[in-house]
Amino acid sequence: MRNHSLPTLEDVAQEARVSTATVSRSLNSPDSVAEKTLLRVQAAIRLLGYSPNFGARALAAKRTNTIGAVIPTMDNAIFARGLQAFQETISKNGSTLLVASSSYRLELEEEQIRTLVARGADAILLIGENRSDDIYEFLAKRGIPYVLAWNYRQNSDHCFVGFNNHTAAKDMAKKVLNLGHFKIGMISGLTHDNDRARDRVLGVREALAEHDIPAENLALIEVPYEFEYAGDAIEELLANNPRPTVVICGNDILAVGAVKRAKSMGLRVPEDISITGFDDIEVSTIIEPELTTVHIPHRKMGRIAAECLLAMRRDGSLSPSKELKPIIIERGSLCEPRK
Amino acid sequence: MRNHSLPTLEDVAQEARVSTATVSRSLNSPDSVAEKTLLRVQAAIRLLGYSPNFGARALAAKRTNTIGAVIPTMDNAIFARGLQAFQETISKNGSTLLVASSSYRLELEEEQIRTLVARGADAILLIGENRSDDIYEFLAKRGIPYVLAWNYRQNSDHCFVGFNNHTAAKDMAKKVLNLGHFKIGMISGLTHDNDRARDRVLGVREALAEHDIPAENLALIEVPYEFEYAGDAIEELLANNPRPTVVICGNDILAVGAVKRAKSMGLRVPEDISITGFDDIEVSTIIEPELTTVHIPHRKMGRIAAECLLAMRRDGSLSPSKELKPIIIERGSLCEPRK
DNA sequence: AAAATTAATGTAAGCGCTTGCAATTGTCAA
DNA sequence: TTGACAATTGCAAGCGCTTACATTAATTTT
Repeated sequence: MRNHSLPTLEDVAQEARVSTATVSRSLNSPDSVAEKTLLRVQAAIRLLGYSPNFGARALAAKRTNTIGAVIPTMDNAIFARGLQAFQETISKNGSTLLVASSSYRLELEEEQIRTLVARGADAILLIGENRSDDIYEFLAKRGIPYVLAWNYRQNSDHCFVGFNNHTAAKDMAKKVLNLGHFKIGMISGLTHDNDRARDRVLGVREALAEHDIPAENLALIEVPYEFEYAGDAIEELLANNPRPTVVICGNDILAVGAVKRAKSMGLRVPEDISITGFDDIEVSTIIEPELTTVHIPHRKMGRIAAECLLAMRRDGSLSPSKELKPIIIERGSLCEPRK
Repeated sequence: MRNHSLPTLEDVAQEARVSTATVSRSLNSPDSVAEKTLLRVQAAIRLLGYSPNFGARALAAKRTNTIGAVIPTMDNAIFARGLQAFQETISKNGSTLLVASSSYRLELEEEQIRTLVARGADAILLIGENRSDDIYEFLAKRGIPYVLAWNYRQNSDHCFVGFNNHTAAKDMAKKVLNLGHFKIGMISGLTHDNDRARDRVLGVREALAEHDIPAENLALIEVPYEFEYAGDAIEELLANNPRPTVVICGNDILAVGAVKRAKSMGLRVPEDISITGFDDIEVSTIIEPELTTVHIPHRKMGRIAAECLLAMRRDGSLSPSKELKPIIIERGSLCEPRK
């Protein structure tokens, strides 16, 4: 079935009556080849249906034009959207995307990173900061530039392209508190191995502290990233006495699950219970009431991350971090607590 | 910054006091190497932090263990979910995934396919059947196995892993007609360049014909894959006289958009207007009422597609197509028409 | 018109790995 | 002990491309 005799550079050279070097140059730096030679070469390429051998190219040129990304999962709007933009950008730049997903598991992520590097990725996109130093050393030793997205930290040796989860969550919590809520529930994603989720919890805690609200007033439940779990969680929260008047959720999926369950329990959102989200993905406007949530510019983040990575690969230097500013979108799921 | 002197096979060989051939064999067929030699080699590898050069390997071995996928977009639950399962499966098999997205554009897809092949993908996942013969010829000539997913056709030379969009849509339409609807609206995704969308429309048409309902009773609008467009579309459909009693949507996103708009127009779903979806993605249970829709086992499809591709690459033969059976999930968005 | 530049091409040495084949070592029956 | 055979290992020829350097052709300068 296979035809193992694809045309090579040499065949093209022969057909065009030039040396292989000239063909190579016609491909990689056409400006350095005389017009008519170039035309002849291109004709030969077309005639033979030639396309360069990737391995040979990578071997000789020491670069693959391949950029890797390791994300927790593709099956999740927030990464999918950002990744799509990331891909569009690097594709426009003539590179291709190699993806792997870690299923939110640290050891799997490490393995995937090593695999991507072994596969020739010459730059890598990672989500968040939370991983062993070994990996950062490994990347440094191999001279592979990387960007940490979906998070942002000042004065770091890493290049972050993302937002400050801590302050974003804190801002949302402040808005909640200013409305008069003081008995708070929170449903967070699993914080183990997840710096973003962790920072969001910390942000909420800090807001409470600044408002002199005792830490016991915050009832926190962690659940996996699935809206059914959030349903169970809110049921549990609402069983508390006194019952919280608002539930701050670590992301929109959890918020949606919480809203659904609250409604099916016969509560009105937000009159009886306010619920807030985080991310501003599509579902937040599908649920009723629409979610008051923190808007994250995922596409923009993906695009910028790609640009940083491309720049770092090109210049061999560390690109400065880029901070994106989340903004709170007020829709209908948050209001003042009932008297 | 970069350290350009990574250890090579030769360094390892020297360290372990064996030939490069033996090191290579220790890596690729450890059984053919004596126990103690193997141990020595592995120690050397660890000591030096060696990891094989991808390009060299690909060049010498003529395979990359890389599988490509070209999907319309990653930013869409139906592909994201299937792709995630696809990735998990090939990853488990020691291959990595190279992805590209075509933004639903045929000419871009062609370019992406060629790029992936040039990048060394040794098998490819494609969505649907709708593309020029040139590409199929190109893949055949290069001996690259491929699977067409998200669609299924009998007696084809291609390996399909998917479902029959035509009959799935027809089944849904039959259910609608059996309920007594005879003035039908339909909102379809863009059918240009999209065989799945087209087949769904044809399925609905065929159901009408079999129920002896004149074709004029079907009002069809095509819109891009965004729920706002579906909102505008349903508004237009509802302005017809007589007004349809049901709107069949080509996918869940459109159905959600339609439901939202209908409700905001003051109509009750399904009492005043029934609306059906297709795909059964997460949003179909988030909207209220929950969607009556066609369930597609996306994860299963992704996994099976990966298995077929791996088998084809391994055996060098064409794998038989696999048909998945969609089932209609009845939830709350479809009921009998009002008298 | 010859010399000095500059532009275009060719030559050939790798890049790091795999693998067919040859050489070596070890094992076992006779 | 020896020869036959199997199990290991080494040798070395590529795999198809890039690129530093050398060479030749085309332009410009004086």
